[in-house]
Amino acid sequence: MFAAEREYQFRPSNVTSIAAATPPTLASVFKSQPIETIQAGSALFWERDPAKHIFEVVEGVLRVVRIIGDGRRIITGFVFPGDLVGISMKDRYLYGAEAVTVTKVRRFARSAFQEKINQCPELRPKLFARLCDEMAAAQDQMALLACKTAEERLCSFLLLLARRTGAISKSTATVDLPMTRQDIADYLGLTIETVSRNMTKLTARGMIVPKGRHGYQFKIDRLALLAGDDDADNNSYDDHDMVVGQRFGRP
Amino acid sequence: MFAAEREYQFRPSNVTSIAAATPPTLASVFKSQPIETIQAGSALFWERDPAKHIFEVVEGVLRVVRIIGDGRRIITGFVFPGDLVGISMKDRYLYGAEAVTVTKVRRFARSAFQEKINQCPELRPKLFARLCDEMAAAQDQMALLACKTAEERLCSFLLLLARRTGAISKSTATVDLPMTRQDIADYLGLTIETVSRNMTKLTARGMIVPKGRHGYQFKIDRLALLAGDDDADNNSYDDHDMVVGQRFGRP
DNA sequence: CGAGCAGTTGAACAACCTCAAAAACGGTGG
DNA sequence: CCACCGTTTTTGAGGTTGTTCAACTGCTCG
Repeated sequence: MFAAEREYQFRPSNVTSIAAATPPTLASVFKSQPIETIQAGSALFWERDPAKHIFEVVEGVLRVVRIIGDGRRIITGFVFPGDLVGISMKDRYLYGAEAVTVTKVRRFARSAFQEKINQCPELRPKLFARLCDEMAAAQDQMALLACKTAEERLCSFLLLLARRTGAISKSTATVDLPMTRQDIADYLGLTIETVSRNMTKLTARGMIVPKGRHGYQFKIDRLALLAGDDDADNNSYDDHDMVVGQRFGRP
Repeated sequence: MFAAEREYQFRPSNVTSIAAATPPTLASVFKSQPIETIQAGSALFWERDPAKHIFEVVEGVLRVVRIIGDGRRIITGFVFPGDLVGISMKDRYLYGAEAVTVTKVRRFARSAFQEKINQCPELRPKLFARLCDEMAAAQDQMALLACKTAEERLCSFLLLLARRTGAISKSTATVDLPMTRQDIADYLGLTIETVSRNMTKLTARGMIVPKGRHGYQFKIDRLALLAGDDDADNNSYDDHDMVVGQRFGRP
């Protein structure tokens, strides 16, 4: 849900004495909490459950699920390690969170979390930035759902995965698709058949190359061309405090 | 963009009676700023402009616009009086804001706004709540775009307008549609023709009744039935810092 | 080996889109 | 007040993309 704070991953080793020299990060709030394991397919919480906790994903992938009316399902996002899920001001969750793979999380009571945020002024802009990142992602997704063709949606999705979880070496990305076709379809506003057909088509055209059971490999810029939003920096890494200029012509 | 703070208007008296003298609201931050007028059709700011200011809409309607790739346009939201627009942590706006009608706004420098927020601890949860509300709205919109039929989208849209701007008297709402069909189409991920046809169809069925130039009248619950998300409370007002225990089943 | 499930493929169909033209509106200037 | 023009909206006919329904493949796990 919330964009990972990549910049904090390589935090200098520093032992947690009480709020003293520790550079406070959102992750550090959860640091002391025990790790819980969620089996693949089971839910961390359901839509409309009382929103008592906030979770940090340590490992694995969650899907964020909403059901409307007559059982139609939509996945509004996937949650990756480093992300938080369950943040809200309502007293009930607006969505469910289910494990796509076996997932490890840390739990924090919402009230305690709020207190923590209020106590540490350094934390607030970070939380705020995450909300803004998530908002930006939601707008991207709206653009995808409102405008893009099935093929463009799939390419956008693969690029998203590459950015969030993929192994990238010199403009070639290798991604794993742990979620089912149904999950992908519900995320992209398509049917499983359309997802399947377009994956086949992309493979046939050599735009993506299957690697192993659920893996694919592709050239980032070639797929970016097919993703629709050829806007300058939309496909590059976020310009939060980095400026990455990797952008050539063609191979 | 940000949902109006309805919840604070009718706050029950038993809750937090902290600041007696000045109840600080987000609106009060802008109170002292001069009012600027934007002509219909012109922009308050453009996508990718340096994000120097935050605006409060006092009167009128703005549309929030994004352009992807080859000129496809999407409207991610409309901004009504009481809402804020332009909030972000990036240094450039992720979207443009254009006046649908003549619009009056108050402007506030982003840096000054941030400072204000940091100074007033009462303001922070309110800003936070707005972000969360907006996030919830974005998720609703994703569900709409991913799942709903053209007719359902239009009904949802009319209900949204009724909630935000409409005159409601005993289950009958009267709304004004100041935006063009093109705006509606770009908001709902449809074409103007589809919008037009479905409006005609709804009118023919007597589900909505034209009132004046751009106005329509309808029974809220009848339209809610057609809006797709027949979820219990989706169309009701939000239960912000109230704990409503409406939930039987069994614990 | 067979049951069960996820994924693929095919053919017919529907919803929505595209293109085109007509109609309604709103402003402007006689 | 009316005639004119540009714009927005409506209406129509035909085309496309993605859906639906159905059969088939292949994998995993008893």
